[in-house]
Amino acid sequence: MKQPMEPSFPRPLATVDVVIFTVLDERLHVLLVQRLDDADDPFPGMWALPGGFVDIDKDRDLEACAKRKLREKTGVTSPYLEQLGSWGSTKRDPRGWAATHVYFALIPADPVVLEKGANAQDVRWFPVTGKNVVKKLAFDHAMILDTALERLRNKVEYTSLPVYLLPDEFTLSDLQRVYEIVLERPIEKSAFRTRVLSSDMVEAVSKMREGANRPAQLYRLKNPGSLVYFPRTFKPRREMD
Amino acid sequence: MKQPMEPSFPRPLATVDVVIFTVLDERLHVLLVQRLDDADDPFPGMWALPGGFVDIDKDRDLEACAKRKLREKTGVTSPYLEQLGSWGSTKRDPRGWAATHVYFALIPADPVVLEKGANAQDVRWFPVTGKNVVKKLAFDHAMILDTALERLRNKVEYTSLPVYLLPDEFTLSDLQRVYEIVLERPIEKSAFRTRVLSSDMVEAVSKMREGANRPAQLYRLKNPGSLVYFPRTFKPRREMD
DNA sequence: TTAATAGTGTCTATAAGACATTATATG
DNA sequence: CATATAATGTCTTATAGACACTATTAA
Repeated sequence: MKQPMEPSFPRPLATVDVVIFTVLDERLHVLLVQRLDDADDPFPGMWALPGGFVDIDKDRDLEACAKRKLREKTGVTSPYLEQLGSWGSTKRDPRGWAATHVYFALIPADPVVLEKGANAQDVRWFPVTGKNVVKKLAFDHAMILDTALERLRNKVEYTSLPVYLLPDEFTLSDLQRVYEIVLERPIEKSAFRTRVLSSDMVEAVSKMREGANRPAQLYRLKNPGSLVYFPRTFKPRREMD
Repeated sequence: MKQPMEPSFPRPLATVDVVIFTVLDERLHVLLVQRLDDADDPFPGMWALPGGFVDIDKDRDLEACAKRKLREKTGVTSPYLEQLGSWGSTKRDPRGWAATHVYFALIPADPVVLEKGANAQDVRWFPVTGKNVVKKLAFDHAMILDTALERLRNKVEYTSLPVYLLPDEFTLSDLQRVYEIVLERPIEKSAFRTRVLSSDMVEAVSKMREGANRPAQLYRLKNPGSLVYFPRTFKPRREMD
């Protein structure tokens, strides 16, 4: 009954994948990488979430591994990053029993310059709108992307998550816009502003956003990296599994 | 740059651990297993979360592995089970780079008969009250247990989770009691009943709980296995990381 | 001036919080 | 009857939803 731990004891493959979201052209996008067109690799030529094997020499822990993948593809070093979950089974990878640890990251689109991956893999932003998400992905990545979207949309209902899709300084209208883009429905303006301001999550900076209209107050996060939980969801959620 | 995948490529150890909660004597308890007093094993004699290596022959996937661990210790076959997360680093296991996939389970105390593990390991329920949790556990299990408690208490504020700590049939007072035990604070009765009944999560069975007082209506879940999300938390939560 | 977006105010609806009251069993 | 717990009712409070209205800039 006792599990052996000799070097020969078969261990599952261990990978880390990252679901990276940003807002581009008024739409939510996810970063995908095209797999090598190499018959030795599983799913050659297909699009997949950025990720790969845990490197037990390079990676101190799983989160460091996720940050490395993110940095390698986008150059971003301090994203909002949280764990989404892990998936492991005998069937999800043709090379054998494999488990992936999945993280999900939110980054502002602005400073990102996509880096071609190792062996010049193609890297691209794909829009995700409604249920209309890229459906054919390598491995079980389509299912994982769905789970990430569900988590994102759920959490956006009652937290300050979407600020991490914006640059450091933003107006309340910017922020409301991101909520609406992620949730794909309009949000009531005055309720939104009351919620954000009374939560004490932001502070005004002494600058205004100028334009061909009334200038808008710029704000920044009071506690960068933190999440604020609002006392209610925008619209009541109902039964789930 | 390309990661090798020859059999010799070093893979992290892969384990699954389960945080199993129940309510016993009006207090929340967690199941722990004493590690073997064998100098070959890490953390000999210490208490730990039940778990162990993924068996790539026995376990179809991670959840099946978690269910197997639960069944082996408690005999319970259909618990409430959800994934808590995964932790992997170079330091958490003296045997080398190791990643654990952690699940968390809620079971009613009633039908459980604890099974001594392989090699007659001791298995016991430990009370968890406030921050007063068993602190010295093997590996990083104390930290994992804290995370599980945090997730449980958080989720109890706005979901129907605690029903899974009760038998199939229960009264509203039973249910309120479990909420109070997990949250360690009293809940207002009429608000609680309105919330539960208007959520449509339970249905009355044609039986009453008799006692030396007014009989109480017995209820059961309408959709066993499902979770109901309430539109508000009981008490507004505030900032977190 | 107009167009455009920022920001505020008013009224209603919903569900929680506090707390009192009524209901129904046993002994 | 007393006691214990179940179940309901009333009034207040907090915040979202709908929608109207005012404010401030550039052109």
